[in-house]
Amino acid sequence: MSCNEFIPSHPPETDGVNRSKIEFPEAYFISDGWLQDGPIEDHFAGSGSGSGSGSGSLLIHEPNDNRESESTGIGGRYAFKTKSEVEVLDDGYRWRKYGKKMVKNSPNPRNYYRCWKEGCPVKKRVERDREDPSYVITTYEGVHNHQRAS
DNA sequence: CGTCTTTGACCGGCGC
DNA sequence: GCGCCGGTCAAAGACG
Repeated sequence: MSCNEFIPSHPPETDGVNRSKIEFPEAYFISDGWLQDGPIEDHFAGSGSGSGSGSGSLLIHEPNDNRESESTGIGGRYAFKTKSEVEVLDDGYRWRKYGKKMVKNSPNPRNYYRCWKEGCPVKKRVERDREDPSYVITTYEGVHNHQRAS
C-alpha cells in the first residue's frame, strides 16, 4: 500500500484500434502469448529485455481483433507486468476477490478477481512474479459492460 | 450493521 | 481409466 499511482483496471477500449498507450512507470504487456506455465518469463524477457527495462510507457497490444468471443462472453485477454506492491487499486472499478490459488510454477499464490458489477464479464487474474516479488502480473479478461461506477 | 476478505472444497477439462 | 491442475463457488470471519 505504498505506490498506487495507477492500475489498468482494464485495457482501453480500442475502437478499431488494436493499440493503445498508457502512462506507466514500468510495465510490459503480453500479447497472444498468454500466461501459462513457463512461457511467462519468456514473453516478459522478450518484451522487456529487448527494448530495455522501464521505458516509461506501457504499450497495449490486442492479440486478436476478433470480437467473436462476445458470443461466449469473453472479449479479450490482456496481461501486464507492473512494479507494484498492491494488486487491488480502485481506479473506478470495483474488484471482488473470489479465490486464491497456489500455482506450481510460482512459490506465490495467484489471486482471482472479478468485476463487482453485475453483468460484467470482466475478470482479473493477479500473480506475483516468480523471481521479482516486486512485480505483479495482472491479466484482464473481457471488457466492461457498464460505465465506471465508483 | 454492512461490506469485503479469506480459506477450503468441489468440479471440469485435459493429458497420459 | 486415472491423475493432475486450474478455476470457481460458498461460507465464515474480520473489520470499519
